[in-house]
Amino acid sequence: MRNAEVCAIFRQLAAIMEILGEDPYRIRAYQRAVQNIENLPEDIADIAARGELTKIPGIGKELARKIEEILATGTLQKYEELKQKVPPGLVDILQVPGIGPKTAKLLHQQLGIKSLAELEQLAREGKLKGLPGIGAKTEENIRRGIALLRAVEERRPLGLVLPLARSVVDWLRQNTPAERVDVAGSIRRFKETVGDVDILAASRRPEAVINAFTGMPLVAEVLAQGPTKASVRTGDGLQIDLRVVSPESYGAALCYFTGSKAHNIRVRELAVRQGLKVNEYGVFRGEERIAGLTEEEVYVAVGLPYIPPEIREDWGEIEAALEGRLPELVKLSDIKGDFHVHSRYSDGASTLEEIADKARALGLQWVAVCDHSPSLKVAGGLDVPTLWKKREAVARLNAQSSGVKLLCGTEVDILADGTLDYADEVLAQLDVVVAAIHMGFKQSRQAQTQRLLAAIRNPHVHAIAHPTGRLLGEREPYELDLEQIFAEAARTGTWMEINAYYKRLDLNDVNARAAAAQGVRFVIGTDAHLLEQMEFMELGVGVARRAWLTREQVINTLSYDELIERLRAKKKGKWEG
DNA sequence: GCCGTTTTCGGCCCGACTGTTTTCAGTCG
Repeated sequence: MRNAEVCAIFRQLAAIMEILGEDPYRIRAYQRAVQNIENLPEDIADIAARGELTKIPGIGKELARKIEEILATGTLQKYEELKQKVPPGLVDILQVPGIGPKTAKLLHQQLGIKSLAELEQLAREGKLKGLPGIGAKTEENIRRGIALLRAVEERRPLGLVLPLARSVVDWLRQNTPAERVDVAGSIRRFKETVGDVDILAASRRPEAVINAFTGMPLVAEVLAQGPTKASVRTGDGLQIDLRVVSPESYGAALCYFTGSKAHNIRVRELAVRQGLKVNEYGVFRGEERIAGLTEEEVYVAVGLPYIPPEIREDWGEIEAALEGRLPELVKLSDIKGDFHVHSRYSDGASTLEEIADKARALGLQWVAVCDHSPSLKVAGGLDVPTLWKKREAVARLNAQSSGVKLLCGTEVDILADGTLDYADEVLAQLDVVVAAIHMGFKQSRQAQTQRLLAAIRNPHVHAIAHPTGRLLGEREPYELDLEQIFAEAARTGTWMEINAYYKRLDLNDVNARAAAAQGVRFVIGTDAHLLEQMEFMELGVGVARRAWLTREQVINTLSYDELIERLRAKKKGKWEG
């Protein structure tokens, strides 16, 4: 994939153009191109080879030419030229909160600052204040901004932030005169990582809500506070923004504050063309507010059906909505089972009984208990005799209980040569087989792809667990030809897992969408090793929704009886997906 | 630089908060 290469150059180029003070609309064109290219599920080189670059939204004749130049030469003439005009380190200081292109240019021209390090030194020495528009406070903010940049520059996994965000919402509901409070921003869109927490409230007494918010016990620092808007930071450095609007504007504000920014811009452009104006207070024709109470109202007013938050990314949802072909997304309440849970038989903490009880509490009908295979010694992989004991225990439990059904499964290791860690005769006697790579991450792209293809072709394998192996913030995905993998999975009717464990979310949204486009079907597994981790199912559903999946594409929506039928069909080689 | 059932030229989303300003530019989301 050379998409990242193209994006890196366009992104740098846009930053340089900002500092040089070039046409902001031209700059936005580059930034929009980056956003669209970043989320392409396929290699931009392939699209270029087909001559279809201008089919990408935001890519016209000129940008298509520039992309081709980058693909051919590895760089861009225009970029090389503009790079000469701006010191390379100067672009970095745009990352400091509070410093934009104007300030960066000023700092460079007045003080000769060329890098983040130089900025940090002069800020510490107190040499910034006195510049036009920069006083003692701005200087202090820059000092702290740099420190912050160093400390918490990474986004955090959604699964870690979501509970905190919900607890803040609950606190505001209980302790302020807010009529409504909701999480908005990227969390509401279920984006896999979170930069900051955005919360929206409706109230007739906004200042009371704001004051209570900035006085919450977990607030370590108030970053900004106005009558309707405030930002705070928690002790561990997480930023939380709150915006308060009046109740009649709540729907419009929810749209505005949920984003994505790119989606909002598209909606507003659509409104402008109809002589309307959309802001966080409503949809307006002239002075008259024609919508705003609910999100549905806002979308209808601009001529769109309601668009679910998870797909508000400007990844084609506006076009789909206009053409009446938005998918009916799979919902958490559609989910009838968990496809991947570990028990005490391997490295899980829970007994089969406890897993069944937890599943019942979650409203599930079935759970596939998939423990590790012998090669994964660190995780207590089961030898075959133990596997048979587990199978008997599962059968006993199912016979006793009329409620939740357990399936005896395995997460069998795909060995370095692509063979599986149990013999086919063993796999044939299990209810569920998910296969996964847990070692040998560093193989070549071709070898790794062949390894996974071999597992996909084994008729006993129902699904591939965490197909790319990435761990958020910890490990990059393996080198893989995903296009080939998805094509083979579709051909053989092998399902791809959306692993819902908060650090994995693998497949991710973009890859799952690409797989779906090839006809692949999916299982969602929490990979829970503790009972409470079975609650990660909603993260997996979030990924599925972001990938535009419907319930028909997700195996977890099948009842126990339907599932058993599908599993058997797969083993008989009836590859019907 | 992109884009078009009001346009192939002339538009391009919109408002809050901060700091330094004495009416607003810069930044952010």
